[in-house]
Amino acid sequence: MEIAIDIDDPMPLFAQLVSQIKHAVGSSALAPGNALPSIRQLANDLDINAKTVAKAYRQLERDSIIQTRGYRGTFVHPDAQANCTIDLDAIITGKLEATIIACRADGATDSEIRIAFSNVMNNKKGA
Amino acid sequence: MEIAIDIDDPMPLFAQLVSQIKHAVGSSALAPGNALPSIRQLANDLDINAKTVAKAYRQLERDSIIQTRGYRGTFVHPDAQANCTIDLDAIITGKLEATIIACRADGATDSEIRIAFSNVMNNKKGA
DNA sequence: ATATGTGCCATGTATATGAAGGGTACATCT
DNA sequence: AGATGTACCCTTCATATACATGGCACATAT
Repeated sequence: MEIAIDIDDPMPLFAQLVSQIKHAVGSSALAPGNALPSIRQLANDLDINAKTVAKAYRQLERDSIIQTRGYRGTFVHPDAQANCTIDLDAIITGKLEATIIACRADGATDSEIRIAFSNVMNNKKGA
Repeated sequence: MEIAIDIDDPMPLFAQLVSQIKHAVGSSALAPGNALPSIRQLANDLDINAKTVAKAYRQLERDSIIQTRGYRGTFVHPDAQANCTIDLDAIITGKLEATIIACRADGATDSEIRIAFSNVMNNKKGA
C-alpha cells in the first residue's frame, strides 16, 4: 500500500491518513488480516509525528476498520470492508441538523444555539 | 426599578441586563405597559455602551418581554409575565443535550461532534 | 535490547467566536 | 432641536478549539 501526505492539502494530516487507509480497504488493496505499518514506522516513512499517525489509527480502530494488538502490531479488521462504508459523520450531521432546525424554529438565535451547545459539551449547567 | 451591573461577574453585561429585567417583570416590579428607560439613558446611567443595552433590549423583545415603539420608547409587553417564564435556553439546551448523547452513543468523539455542529451551523456541506 | 500500542505532560500556531466599545447616520415624532 | 430605536462601518480583547509537534514513561512480548 502506498500512502502519500500532502502538506498543502487543507485536510488535516491524520484525516488524510484515515481517508487513504479507508480507501485502500474499500478497494481491497488492504484485505482483512493484513498487517499495517507500525505507528512509529509509518510516521518515520511519511516524516510526520508519531502522535499524528496514532490519532489516525485510533479513529480507524474506533470505526472497526483496523485492530491494534499491542506489541503484535496493527491489522485490518475482519469486518473492515463492511464497516468502512458506514459514514458516522453523515449520521451525526443529520441528527445535529434536525436539532438545530428545531431550535431555530423555537426562535433561538444561532449565537444562543452555539452557547448552549458549548455548555452541553463542557458539562456546564445552564445559566 | 433598580438595575446593577457587576463588571467582575463572569456573566456578560447584556445577559445581566436581560436577567435582571426578566426578574423585575417576574416579580411584578415591572408591570405590562410600564415604560423602560431608553437605551441611551440606561447606558449612561450604568456607564456602559449603548450597543450593549440595545443588545439586551433586542433579545428581550424577541422573547416578547418588552416592546419597542421607535421614538415613543420601550415598554413592557402585555404578555410579559407569561413569556418570561419560558426559558428558551433550557429548551434548546435540552434538545441539544439529547442529540449529543445520541451522537456519543453512536461512537462519535466530542471533537467530531463539534466539527459536525460547526459545519451545520455554517451551512457547509459534510466532507 | 528492541519493538509494539498507549498514556500523560507540555508547547506553539491558526482559526472562529463572543463580548464590548466607538463612531456615524437614518426616519420618526415631540 | 432633541429624543427615540435602529442600522451600518470599524477595532480590541479574551476564550475555545483543532492541529501538529515534542519528550518521557509504561507493560507487553519477541
